[in-house]
Amino acid sequence: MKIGYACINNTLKAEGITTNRGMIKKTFMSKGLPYASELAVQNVRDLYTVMEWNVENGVEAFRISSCLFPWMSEYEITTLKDWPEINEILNDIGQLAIANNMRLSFHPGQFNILCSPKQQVIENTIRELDQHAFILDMMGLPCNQTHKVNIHIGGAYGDKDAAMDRWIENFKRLSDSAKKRLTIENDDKPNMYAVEDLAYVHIRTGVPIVFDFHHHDCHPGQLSKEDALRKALVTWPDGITPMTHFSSSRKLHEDASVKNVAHADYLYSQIPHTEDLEFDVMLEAKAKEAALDKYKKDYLNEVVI
DNA sequence: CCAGGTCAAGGGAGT
DNA sequence: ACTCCCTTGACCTGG
Repeated sequence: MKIGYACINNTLKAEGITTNRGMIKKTFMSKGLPYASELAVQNVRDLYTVMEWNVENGVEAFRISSCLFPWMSEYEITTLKDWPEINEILNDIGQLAIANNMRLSFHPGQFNILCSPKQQVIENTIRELDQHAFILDMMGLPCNQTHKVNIHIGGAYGDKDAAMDRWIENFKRLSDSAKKRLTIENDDKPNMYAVEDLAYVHIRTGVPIVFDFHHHDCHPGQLSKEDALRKALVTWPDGITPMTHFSSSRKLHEDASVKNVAHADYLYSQIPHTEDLEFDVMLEAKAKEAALDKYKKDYLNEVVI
């Protein structure tokens, strides 16, 4: 079981290492692509540093921030003035991941909705997902869900079946790379998509399901946790270890005043496992790499750094 | 120089 | 129809 953390390394952030540099619209409008390129190249350089830290610290899976290229839906990243350097570093990052057997992934945000009734939203989503997949391509990573681009289905619009059919139709328009890398995740809200819903999309598209334990607790649908987990795990192709998300409830363990869906800083229980099915885990905890270390100390009896 | 108001994008829930 | 929330950090301005 590989275990990883998401997007931000707080240890390095304290030293000014960040992969999140961005800008508001007004700044993008005035400074344009040259400035976007400057931010992107700094982000990519720092991502390499984070990757070195990950290797040194035995991190087995890492989610890359979707803010790596600011405003990337507005341009082709190959046209940035710093593209030659960026391209080289992206390739180095991929080599580091491959050499160390580390899984990389993206989790594009809430605005990526393939089932939207609005055409413009679909166009934006396709562009954004293709771009994410392209970055992984430029890293030289194998074109499958080992290095995935994970999203939610999106809205339900009062008719999940119709929405899923739209999702399936629009999925066909993605780039070959995006199609091969895409995964779908169960939602935490009662009227949204549980594993049993996603299973329909999987059957029609082959897209594997990322099982989020915490989301299942918030919105289990009709399946028990073990049944839902198993149903998700078997959607993954032979030879690719399924990925899952695991986190603890902030409300239950750290702050009773917040909503149940909020993530805790750390993990307060051990990741469940099955007798027969293997899977990897992306931890979603606000303390990031510190939460991963603590998890290993608390539950894996490993001595960490 | 820094604190805090504000920020591209969608959708759902509550009023 | 409208506001707030999700979830979150970082940008950027005004004091």
